[in-house]
Amino acid sequence: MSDAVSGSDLARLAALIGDPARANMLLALMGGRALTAGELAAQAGVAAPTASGHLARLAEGRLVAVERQGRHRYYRLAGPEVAELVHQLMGAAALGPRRYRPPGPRDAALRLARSCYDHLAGRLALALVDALVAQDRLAMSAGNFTLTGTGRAFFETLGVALDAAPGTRRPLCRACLDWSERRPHLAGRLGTALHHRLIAQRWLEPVPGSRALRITHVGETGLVAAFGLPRDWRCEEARPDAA
Amino acid sequence: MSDAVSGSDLARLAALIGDPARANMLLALMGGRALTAGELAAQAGVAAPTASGHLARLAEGRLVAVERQGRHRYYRLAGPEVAELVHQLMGAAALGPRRYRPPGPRDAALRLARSCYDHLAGRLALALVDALVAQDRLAMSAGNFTLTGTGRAFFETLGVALDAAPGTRRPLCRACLDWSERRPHLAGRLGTALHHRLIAQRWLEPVPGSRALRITHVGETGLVAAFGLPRDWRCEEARPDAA
DNA sequence: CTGACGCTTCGGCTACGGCCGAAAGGTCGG
DNA sequence: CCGACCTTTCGGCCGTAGCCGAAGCGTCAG
Repeated sequence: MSDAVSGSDLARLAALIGDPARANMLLALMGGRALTAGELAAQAGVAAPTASGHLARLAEGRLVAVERQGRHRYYRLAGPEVAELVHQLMGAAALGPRRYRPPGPRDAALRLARSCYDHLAGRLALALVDALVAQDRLAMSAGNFTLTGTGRAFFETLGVALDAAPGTRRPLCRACLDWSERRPHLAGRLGTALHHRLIAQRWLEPVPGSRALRITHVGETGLVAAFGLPRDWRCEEARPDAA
Repeated sequence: MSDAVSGSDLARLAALIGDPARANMLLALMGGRALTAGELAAQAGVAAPTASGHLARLAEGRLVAVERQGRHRYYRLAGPEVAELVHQLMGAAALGPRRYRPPGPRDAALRLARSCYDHLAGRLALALVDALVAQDRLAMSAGNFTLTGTGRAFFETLGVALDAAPGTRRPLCRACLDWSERRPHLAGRLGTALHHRLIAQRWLEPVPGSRALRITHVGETGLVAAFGLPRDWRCEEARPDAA
């Protein structure tokens, strides 16, 4: 009551996400790219009219934004807050009822490197974090990352923009739990800027129709050289049982 | 899909929260205290059998935990993760469709000081944060708090336990948006420890049947002295239009 | 101008989920 | 040991929301 948000407000928002078709659409949009209504209908496994209704409701609830382009309508997540929200829900969903699906050799490319709305995820993201921490460019403490002084200089020479637009509440560093690897990787403004930079200089390139990111040939060597990745960074995590 | 969480998992969780009766129950439990099934039924505005069904589903979804005590059954949130999740949803719900209810003179006690699951909220929480930042015991940067060296010493002399149980992922400091005041206050392990400490030494005491916290007489002077609160900390935020 | 295509609106069907009253466990008090 | 109380289970009612086919707009291509 005295709180600005009532139970029915909370319920309305959660119910909006709480339909399988809509949830699948949001998940599909978590790749960060805008998709057409048709693509989203296919992703959600429903007919076009059904999808249209769902998308209208998502737009009315400000979870997605729409942009007309010719005879297509491109839908995308309304902003980073929405991506974060969905992400947190996914984390909680993975924890709750024991549904820890073992890694599973589903799509190796996705597990290696993918975009998570606006930043990197997958083993590459974890290897980068590990290397940054090892070289004291990033500090990891109690579930949060912080950028060190040397780290700041490092990213600036790399051409990664660090300054926030004035009035930005979004933190520079955020830890984002990697579902496939179960360890935190780097999100926040720095995560976004790094993601953009690596794509802009074509070390990574998006794979059409997927959230996976391909590591280009120059990227291969560039990443290892610039970040000091270990030679075996592509391997699965060192597992105690593998000894 | 290759991610550990599928759309239907996400939907199942969100739909669980997405019912008005269940949402109201979760909200009522955000105070941090365990409530009986009957109390929750009243809070949600449904009959006992209906509430029982909802609670069973919440428990099965691991959002609440139940504890039998005589002929009562006490329900509480399953953990800090759940509180955080609900909190984030409330933040998003407040933002989305413009439903910014002006502060409203609803319950002055709640706006002054209340518990937010396991930490403090309300004007007191904000005044504490402001004072801690002003005295360089807490640093605020880009939406996150960090504890300074002097701050660490300060809290230790205050008797606030800072060390984490081994293997804890929960961050020491987290910013938690205060709905009634629209500014971040202190959550995380430090927020919890501070909350406990202030209640343990009876500077604050819970108001039965409410999330409000009463400031005791010794607390009144103790808080101002220990934290260096300004004399007018109880006043509403300095508003530009008040000049 | 006309046909193809993408998307939305409309109308009707169906089913799932919330709701309650009645009755059945348990648990405590006299 | 019996009655009062809290909670859950059961059974049936009802409304809402999801779903699709058909038809209606807008846009692009030839």
